[in-house]
Amino acid sequence: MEKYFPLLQAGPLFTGLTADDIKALLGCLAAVKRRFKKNSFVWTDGDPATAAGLVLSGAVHVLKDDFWGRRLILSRLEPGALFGESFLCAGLSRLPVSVQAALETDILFLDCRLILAPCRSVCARHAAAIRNLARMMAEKNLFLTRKLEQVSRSSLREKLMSYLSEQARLAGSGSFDLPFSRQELADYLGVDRSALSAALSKMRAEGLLRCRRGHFELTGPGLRV
Amino acid sequence: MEKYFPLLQAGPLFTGLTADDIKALLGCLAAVKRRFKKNSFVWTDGDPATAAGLVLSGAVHVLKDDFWGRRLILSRLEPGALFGESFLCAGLSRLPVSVQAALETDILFLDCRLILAPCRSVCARHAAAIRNLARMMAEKNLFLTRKLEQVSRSSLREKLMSYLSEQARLAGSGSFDLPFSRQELADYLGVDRSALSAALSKMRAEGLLRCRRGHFELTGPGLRV
DNA sequence: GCATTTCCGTTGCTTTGACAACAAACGGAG
DNA sequence: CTCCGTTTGTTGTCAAAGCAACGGAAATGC
Repeated sequence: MEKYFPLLQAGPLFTGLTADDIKALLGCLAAVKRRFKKNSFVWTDGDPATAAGLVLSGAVHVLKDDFWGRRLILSRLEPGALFGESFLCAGLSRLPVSVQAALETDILFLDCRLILAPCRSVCARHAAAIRNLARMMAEKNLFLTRKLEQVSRSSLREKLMSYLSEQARLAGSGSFDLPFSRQELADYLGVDRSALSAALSKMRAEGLLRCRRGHFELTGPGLRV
Repeated sequence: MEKYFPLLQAGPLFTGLTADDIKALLGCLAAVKRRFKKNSFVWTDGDPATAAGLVLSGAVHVLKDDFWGRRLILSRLEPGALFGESFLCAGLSRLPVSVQAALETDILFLDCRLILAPCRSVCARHAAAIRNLARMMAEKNLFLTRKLEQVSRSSLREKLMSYLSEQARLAGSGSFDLPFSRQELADYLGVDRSALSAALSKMRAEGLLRCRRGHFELTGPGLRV
């Protein structure tokens, strides 16, 4: 477990805490580590909500399937990210989403309700953890608000362009790799896969970008960083 | 100001606190009350982020316009609700949305960053307020997640039906009143107004519902509560 | 190195819904 | 009551995108 301490200290949940603090907190939060194979489910929609998960390595997709089998990927979480904390803090008894490992993934489960519980001891640590947790939820809120704007408004092409621009911005370059397959990207944007492929082809024909599999290079004006 | 204490105590931000606690906290949080006329803007997209707002009376719409003038209503907030806290807690310097008064509205502005700041005094009050704030952000997260699911996936008709079902569930009855005009409802669901009207007419013709202006009665199977 | 499976692009068909323009109904002010 | 601005419903057109089916390319497994 200790080998993850640098990651934890660098990650958003434990910033400002020493290794000793983290050790103590992990005990308080009933932390358990588990490994998941690629494509295995960490949670399934409807499972009882008993813990939040912190991604230690690999990546997961938070998703929801409807009963026609159409899949919506709400977000992809990389190491350091936390999931499920909102459901727990809001007092839900059952999870409203599924979580699937996109790669071989290590998850640290913690009962973050205990962060919010009135602290009986080690007040200073708890106080820092609470602030960190609140900030993480605030940032997740921002993410959801942005995605909601994108998804509710734009046509397929606009969704795609705003997503790609965002990725370029994050990568700091017009050349970057996506973590999604075409099908996953379509599920993430809430569009049809073949329509997505067609839109990409069209944009390629217009000289806006080059792409091959997961590698993209934005070349058009306005898409540059 | 005192006349609002019952509302504040009942609302989610100050639950579990006494009137004296609230009084002290309001001082700490640099609280200021302002009144807004119907349709006036509380905030405009791009304003500096300096405070969060608590709806005391009336209602507001959190919205975003794109430069074609298409409007997206992200949420409608009734008395007791808080807005802008996520932007503040996440450290944004400028607001990414506008907020408009849907009615004559009283807003209490507070700098909720001070809730998260390491408490120098009155620790017990701060601790309760932090927990309340965290829970509110968690619940807002849930709301955004649900709306994201609805909006990203469904056709206009599915969006409408899931929205109406939700409203019926909240009202505890198949008969309820919507706070939105048709145009506002269209902006909230991210669809065209005339297409929305057409969908309503079709559902009416199929006997799924009756509606007149803002009053709705769901009669179809599966839409009952 | 071959076979199988998954992934991706393409095409044609069909439905949906955005958009615009208009008409009817409503509500408030005078 | 009448006038007028606003809201809502209706219709028609057209582009966008969902859907299904297919074929080739790439990746994976044996």
